Amino acid sequence: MSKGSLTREHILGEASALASRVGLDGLTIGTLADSLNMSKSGLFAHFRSKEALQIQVLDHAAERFVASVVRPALSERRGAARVRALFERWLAWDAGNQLPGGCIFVAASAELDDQPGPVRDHLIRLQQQWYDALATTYRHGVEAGSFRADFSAEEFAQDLYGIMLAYHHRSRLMRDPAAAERARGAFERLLAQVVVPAREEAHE
Amino acid sequence: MSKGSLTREHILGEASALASRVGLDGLTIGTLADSLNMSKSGLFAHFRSKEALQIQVLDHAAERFVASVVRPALSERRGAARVRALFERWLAWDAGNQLPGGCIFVAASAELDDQPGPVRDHLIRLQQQWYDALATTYRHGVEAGSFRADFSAEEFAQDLYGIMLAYHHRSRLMRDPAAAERARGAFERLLAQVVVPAREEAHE
DNA sequence: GACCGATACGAACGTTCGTGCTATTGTCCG
DNA sequence: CGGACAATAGCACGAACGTTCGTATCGGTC
Repeated sequence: MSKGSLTREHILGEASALASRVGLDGLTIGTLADSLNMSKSGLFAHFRSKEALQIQVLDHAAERFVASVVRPALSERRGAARVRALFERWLAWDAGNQLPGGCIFVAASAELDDQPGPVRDHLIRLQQQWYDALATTYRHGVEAGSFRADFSAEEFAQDLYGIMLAYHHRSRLMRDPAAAERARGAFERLLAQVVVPAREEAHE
Repeated sequence: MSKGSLTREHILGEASALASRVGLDGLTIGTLADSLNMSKSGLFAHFRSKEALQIQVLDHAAERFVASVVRPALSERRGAARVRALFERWLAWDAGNQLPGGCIFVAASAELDDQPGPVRDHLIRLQQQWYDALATTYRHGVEAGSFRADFSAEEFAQDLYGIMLAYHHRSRLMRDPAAAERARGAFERLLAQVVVPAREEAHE
């Protein structure tokens, strides 16, 4: 990998950390350059526009997300185990120290939801992929016989997302130490509603 | 009411509408003044600092929220009816046209969750009040015999908040027209988990 | 009719924003 | 060892930021 690509990666790492705290718009080329001991123009040359930087920050974070949340969970068996792995890694991602401001997609979603443009379009695409992945995971659980077929996969995905968002809110903003435990409780109750009862499972 | 207070109200109305779209930080004195056909300095004199403006915007929105969501729901009977009223009015508040960018507290929460200062402190206070109000509403339902006593009121509040946040996300950012119906479904399932079974209710 | 506080204005402050140029440094291949 | 090209820095730009200042226009009080 060339030197340029290396520093670009380095920049994107710091940029996503910064953006998780101050938002994609609050992320500023000047402060980003300072915190990397680079010149504004030297950094800027890598992206040629702030918009391009923002989009690449999103992509960078998405790759990290897939690598540390999605991919590891795929090695679990379909059904409750895989969903539980997804959920726990999702929690850890939000609370992790890579992104000091918590999940950057939560911040970006609230920030961009009414500001049309390429960045918003890109975010929507990434978020829809994740939402679809959640729904697909549920459907695979149905195929495996562990989840009820008479429950909407999209409903499941939206509910799961809500548990996560509420955790983020109570934990990040309100600094409520009980947020994680409540989120786990909500998750287990959601799971209990969608897993097929044990006796019916035995029939198949 | 003096003329000054009148224009101040007028300013805060426009300011909260603007902030719901671009955030409390994206809210700019220049553009706010322009959209009100005022001069920057004339507007600024009402608040003497941007921080003061932001805090007053939050208070202004909180008053509206109490008036259009909380207060009307208090006329419903304790228990499921009141909670349902709260939820439905909450949904309507987020989708309403007063705040074109959706609930300003959702936006501000994600924006300020890692930016210490008086504005964040103020937001936390307001959000905690709302969270406590939700928990209290649940406890009143328990006292009235409609809700289970062996369920945490805080858990209920966090879950409800999650349903709302997921609705906001899918509806605002993703423009998913099915978001509201899914949110109602999630709400009814949550309710079904916490209301005391009919036969036990009859016993008391 | 003179004074006054409240309200609003235009102009300007210093700073930071994103974005161009131009030059200099560094790296790698022949 | 030298020449090509990628990578970074220096500097400047116009615009926008929050904020301050001096001033003009009021309605109301002595």
